[in-house]
Amino acid sequence: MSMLLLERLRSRPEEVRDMLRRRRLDESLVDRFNELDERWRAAKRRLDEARHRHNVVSRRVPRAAPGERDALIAEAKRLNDEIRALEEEANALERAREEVLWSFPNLIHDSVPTCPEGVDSVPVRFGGPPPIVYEGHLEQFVRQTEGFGVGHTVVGRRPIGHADLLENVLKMGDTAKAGEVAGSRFYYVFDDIVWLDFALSLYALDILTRKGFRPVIPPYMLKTDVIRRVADYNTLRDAIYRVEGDDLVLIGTAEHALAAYLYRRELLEDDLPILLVGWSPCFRREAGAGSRDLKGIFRVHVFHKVEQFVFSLPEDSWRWLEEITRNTEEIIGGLGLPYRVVNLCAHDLGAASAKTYDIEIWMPAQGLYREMASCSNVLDWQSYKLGVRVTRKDMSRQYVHTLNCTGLATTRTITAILENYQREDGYVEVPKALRQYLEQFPNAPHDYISPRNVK
RNA sequence: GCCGGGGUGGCCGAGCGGCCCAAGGCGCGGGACUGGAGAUCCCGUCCCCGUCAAGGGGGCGUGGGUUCAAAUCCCACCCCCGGCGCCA
Repeated sequence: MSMLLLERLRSRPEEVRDMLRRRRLDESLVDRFNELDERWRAAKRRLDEARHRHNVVSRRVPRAAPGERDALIAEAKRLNDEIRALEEEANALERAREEVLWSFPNLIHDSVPTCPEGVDSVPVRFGGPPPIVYEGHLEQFVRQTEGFGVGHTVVGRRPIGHADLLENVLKMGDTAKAGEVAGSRFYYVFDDIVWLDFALSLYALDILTRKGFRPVIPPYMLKTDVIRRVADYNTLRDAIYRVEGDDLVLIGTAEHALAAYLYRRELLEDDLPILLVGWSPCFRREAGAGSRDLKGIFRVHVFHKVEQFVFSLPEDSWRWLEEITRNTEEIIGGLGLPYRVVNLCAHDLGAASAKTYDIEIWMPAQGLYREMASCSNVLDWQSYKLGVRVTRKDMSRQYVHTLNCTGLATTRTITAILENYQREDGYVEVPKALRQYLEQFPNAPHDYISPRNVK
């Protein structure tokens, strides 16, 4: 829910209906809201009028003659009963109205495609080095790069999947034992993989702090009342871990904790933009993922991520979306990984997002571009619920816009490095950009990650 | 966890049952003055309903309660500061 949307609902409800249609959601939400909104406003007017009458009577009491006094108090008491009844009605309507309002997804930008069944995103551009394509994947590679003429290297041997490489060749991961003690989608990783994870975090933090982002480690848990303000809680419900005994949830992304940093804050125009780069573990139940990506560390319950977050002036947010997307491309491209940027279709957008670019890395063993980063303009959908406003130079107040963009999902990026940098002998080259973050540690990998049994 | 002190508008801060609907200051915006700036002066600056009108309602950490009337009294909870305890 956002202020922009509330205005649109009252002025041009047809556009909101159209937005819901594009998202493949129920359009009748608009009518339900408008009906409740009208009834609430009418009830509020009646309530305010009753309170006014009560105030008039009550204010006369101290100056009333003794004889008149009791009559006035009796009248005030009677009005109190009336007010109580009207309050109940107005409150119930307000709650219902609020609930419907909060269930609205964000508006959608004009540049977001509306797609036919089976299409979830539209490629925008390709970057990074030419992908390594196993000859058996050639056909699907062409399909995924159609119209862009992406240069590539065809190889006759199918690269080993990251999971197999990690556990059986490098012997630096153990998901079987993790499954036994914690459950599926958990992992133990060891040795060079640990160093790699830290190096990736430092690399991304280094680049982003140089661009003016302030590094931050946020709380890894949030109150449920707060998570409801920054996320589409109804949808995320099953994806979020709840903490037993406390009214807390584990964050699925630093985005939510970073957005909440300015909860109920009033800003001055000169305070913006506020650029944050968070590092945090992310906790996701992955309910509904079924048996997809069950092997390895691609889709897991706990992973690490560096996250860009921007609070901006409303008129600047679309420029910021491009900017932070470019930042992540620079990070991923700088690692020497082939990627593409896709524009998510309207029906695939998260409720909070008005437009999302995903950045997908080519995975040579799968023959697919897979999601590694996601960048969204949330407009005032979060800031409205959080109450993050800016007082403009002309003294008007607006809700700020928020944007988020993966800087680097380190755990998942490791899977991409393992597949893109592996050699036939099982060695995995360390991306050049990471070496300066590893060289000072004698036990960290420097040029290659060596199979455990070979070293 | 225990004891004590405290939470008021973007910020600081007065008020501690009705005398009018939160004083005053800072910051910010507009205007006057100025060749321009500064200083000074005037106006505005919490939220909601209402045609960004007239007008009305609500709001003083949160939620209850007492009262015709609560920022002001009572209860519970939350948060901050100080001391003690517990743990690392």
